[in-house]
Amino acid sequence: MGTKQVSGLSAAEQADLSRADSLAREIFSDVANKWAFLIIETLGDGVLRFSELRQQVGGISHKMLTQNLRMLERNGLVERTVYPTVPPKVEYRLTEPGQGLRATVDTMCAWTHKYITDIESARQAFDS
Amino acid sequence: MGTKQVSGLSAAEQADLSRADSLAREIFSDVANKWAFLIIETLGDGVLRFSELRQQVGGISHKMLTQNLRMLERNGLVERTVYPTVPPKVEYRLTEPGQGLRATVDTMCAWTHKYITDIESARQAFDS
DNA sequence: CCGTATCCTTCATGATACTG
DNA sequence: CAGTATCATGAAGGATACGG
Repeated sequence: MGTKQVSGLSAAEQADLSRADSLAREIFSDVANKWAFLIIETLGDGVLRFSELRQQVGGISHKMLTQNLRMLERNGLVERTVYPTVPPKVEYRLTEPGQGLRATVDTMCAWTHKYITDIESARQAFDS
Repeated sequence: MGTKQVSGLSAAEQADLSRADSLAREIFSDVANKWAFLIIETLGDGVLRFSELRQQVGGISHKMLTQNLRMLERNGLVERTVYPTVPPKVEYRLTEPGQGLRATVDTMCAWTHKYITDIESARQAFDS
């Protein structure tokens, strides 16, 4: 994903590359954040209501959850279903692209688990 | 990584779990951010100086790069080598845990590539 | 129950300048 | 060249209240 020059391509192809690259960067900016990852991990392959999600993610404010869900919905990673009942009921689930990203988040969780003690000692060493 | 209760464990084990959990969350907060990912991806399996890194990441300020490198170093993901020459020369490379995380970032890059058109059209649909 | 809007506070970020 | 410190500004985030 660097902005390196690639030879053997026409100017138009170069332009396409950098357009795709800047879009990719935008997606990174959106998605590569703590709350998005935690939401995706929490949703898993299940279906959760707003309040359930908020409770299970833990430590996220009403506002942050709304913002991140809108962002994920906008990128087509989360599907939002509204039941026009009283009181309202809204369900969230991952779409197929969302599930794809979930696989990535899963590998990061596994990575965390694998290296958590290394990281902890690296921190202690650094902080002294 | 949720904060769910797990039965069949002693209080001490529960405490260990939640300690590990909160540490894992801290690591997530540190590492799951745009700049960290871009830096890790840019470093790859190579060795780069501060200024090279800054140039190749692109669009990152001096300060942000320093901050993120310190954070990554603190977590033991990046190794920093200082050559006491004049002018100074500092090289950065990924450690083994850092390489492990790089694998995750790579899968995210692949994911972005795979779904980039879906995401783009989802956005256009949403924004109208 | 869920979403949005508002206000207010805190933090993150960029620009700049200075040091080793 | 690389790092740190300072300052100023804008954005992020929390609390609250109201509307559908």
